[in-house]
Amino acid sequence: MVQKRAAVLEVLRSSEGHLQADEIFRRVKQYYPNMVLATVYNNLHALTNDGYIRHIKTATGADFYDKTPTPHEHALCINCGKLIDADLGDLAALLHERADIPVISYDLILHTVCPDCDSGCDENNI
Amino acid sequence: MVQKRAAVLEVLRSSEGHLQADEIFRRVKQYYPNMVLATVYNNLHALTNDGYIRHIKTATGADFYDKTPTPHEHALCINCGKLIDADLGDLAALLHERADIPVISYDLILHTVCPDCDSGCDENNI
DNA sequence: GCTCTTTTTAGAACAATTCTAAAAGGAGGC
DNA sequence: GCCTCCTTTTAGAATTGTTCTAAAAAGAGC
Repeated sequence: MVQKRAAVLEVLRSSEGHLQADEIFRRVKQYYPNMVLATVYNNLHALTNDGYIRHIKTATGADFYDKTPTPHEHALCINCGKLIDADLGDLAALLHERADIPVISYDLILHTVCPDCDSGCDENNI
Repeated sequence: MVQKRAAVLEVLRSSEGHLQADEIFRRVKQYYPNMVLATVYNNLHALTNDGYIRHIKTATGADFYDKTPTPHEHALCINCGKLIDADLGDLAALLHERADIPVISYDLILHTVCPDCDSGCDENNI
């Protein structure tokens, strides 16, 4: 594993939650100031391919990267835009069972109000 | 309802399946040769807002428009890229029930092999 | 026919990602 | 230590579907 790829992975692993490419870029740049965005994308693709991380494309165009490659669902907070994990049990099995067509895979993004935003509801009148 | 908005709706309603903006543009242009893509987008947004049609954003960046605004699921064919309808029963209720966070709404796109492509499997060795 | 609002046009802008070609870096053999 | 080959990185342009902008045109109500 080359240095900059390792740095990209390290930044992801040492962060809470899910990051977008530009945020990863910003953080890796602190260690490698000559880093370039294309390199971040190169390495994110490589890491995704190799199964170290997971790439989550949302319909709003925001792409997130997840340090946890094992299958689980995600939810986008409609208030702050953060992507958080969601537990829906073995949804894959259920979709296979209920669908009237063959299900090879699926993209699911829930929309939610995340705990941080929810706890601020009273103050913020949301 | 103005003429061009009606034309956009009519093109959608008279088409099988789900169309992308550029295809709608191509078809409406046959009746209104001075039509412009921005007008198609304007009208698709207006029709979506007014509940006449439904806008389906996929993670691959292909945006489809659906003449049926009532809730149902969709699947993208991994072979031909077509978007087809899928029946999963009342999935919304199920997601609400199973999720460990509040579910306000969700985006779901299944990946499948559509019947057209599936029936061609033998010839095409897929 | 006049005024106000909505729709349409044309074309520029946008923004995240991908591509390209060249430069740099690293590993292994000699 | 040097050479060669393959991978990684860089810099910056290109891409692409969508959105924005400002001006022109059309339509509705009076």
